[in-house]
Amino acid sequence: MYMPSKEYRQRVIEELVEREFISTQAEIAEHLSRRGINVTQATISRDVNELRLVRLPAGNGQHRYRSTPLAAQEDVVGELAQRFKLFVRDLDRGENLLVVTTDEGHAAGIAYVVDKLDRDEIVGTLAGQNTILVVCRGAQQAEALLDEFESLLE
Amino acid sequence: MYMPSKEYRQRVIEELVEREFISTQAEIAEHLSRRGINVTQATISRDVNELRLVRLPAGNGQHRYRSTPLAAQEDVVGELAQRFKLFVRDLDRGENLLVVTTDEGHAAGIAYVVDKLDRDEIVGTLAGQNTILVVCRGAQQAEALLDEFESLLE
DNA sequence: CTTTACTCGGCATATACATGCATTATGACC
DNA sequence: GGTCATAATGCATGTATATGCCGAGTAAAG
Repeated sequence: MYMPSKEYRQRVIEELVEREFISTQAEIAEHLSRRGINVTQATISRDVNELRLVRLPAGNGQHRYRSTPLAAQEDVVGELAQRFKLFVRDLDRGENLLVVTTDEGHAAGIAYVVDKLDRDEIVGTLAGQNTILVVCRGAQQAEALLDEFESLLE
Repeated sequence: MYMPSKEYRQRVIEELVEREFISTQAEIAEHLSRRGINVTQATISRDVNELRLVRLPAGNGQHRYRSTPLAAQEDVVGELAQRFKLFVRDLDRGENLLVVTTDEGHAAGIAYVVDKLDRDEIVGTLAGQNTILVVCRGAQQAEALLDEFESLLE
């Protein structure tokens, strides 16, 4: 069965949201199907995530999907995820401290990108050879951050 | 019962989403409640809409609420809504044409903001004294636009 | 002090989006 | 071709967001 590539579909979606006023993923599916691309809302949800489209409220209860220039600014996160997967061996927490264990010699590199996140809940980082100490404002913030970091490793 | 003003709450929310990594409205509610502001998710949904915050996908299944600089760009919509409410008397459609009836003398003003929308599905506008003809690419687009405009009048 | 009009917010629910799991397609290698 | 590993997708459902309706609060008008 013929199936246009995912890449092509995503390009069409990007174009669509800029050309038309689209407010739900179901609508996107509808437009696509008019163009002969038949996928379900589930797939579009995944596309929207990958394309990092946002659903911008108009302030009056209406919404419009838009591509976002914010994406660039956020790429620190992508970078972090990449390096985490490559070099991070372990994560732990004690109170308001996160302990990140990395491959030998990589602590400084990872700490660098963590710093770049510029998160307000992070007070600072301290890197040795293969260990980073991430100091958070509080235990609560540390726990949230731990969750977040863990999800990067999956 | 003491209840911090809506305005104050919304300022706190804006600050919150920039300081912390927040991915659901429930989380916002939680943070607020720690600060003594107790409201339900429903209220936050309304706030998010009014503040025009977006839920930006990180590309890996995570989301973060952000305030958006897109808002400024989009303010044309707000302007349009305002003028529509004040000056538009009637909306109609024939095929690919939208007919907007305004208060006497206001057609040009309204047409101006419609033009500024810079929508691809609008070919152009033609304004008389109290009537604007909005020429759309097709009947389908015209219908969608009619719906959209109608919702501005509510 | 009423009445009226309006704003705000909760509750319940509708709508919309995300996702675990199973299935099928794709491609690399033998 | 057959086998394996990986990626893509649908289905069903879980989670998250939006909203209709109603009641409470407030202010202006009478």
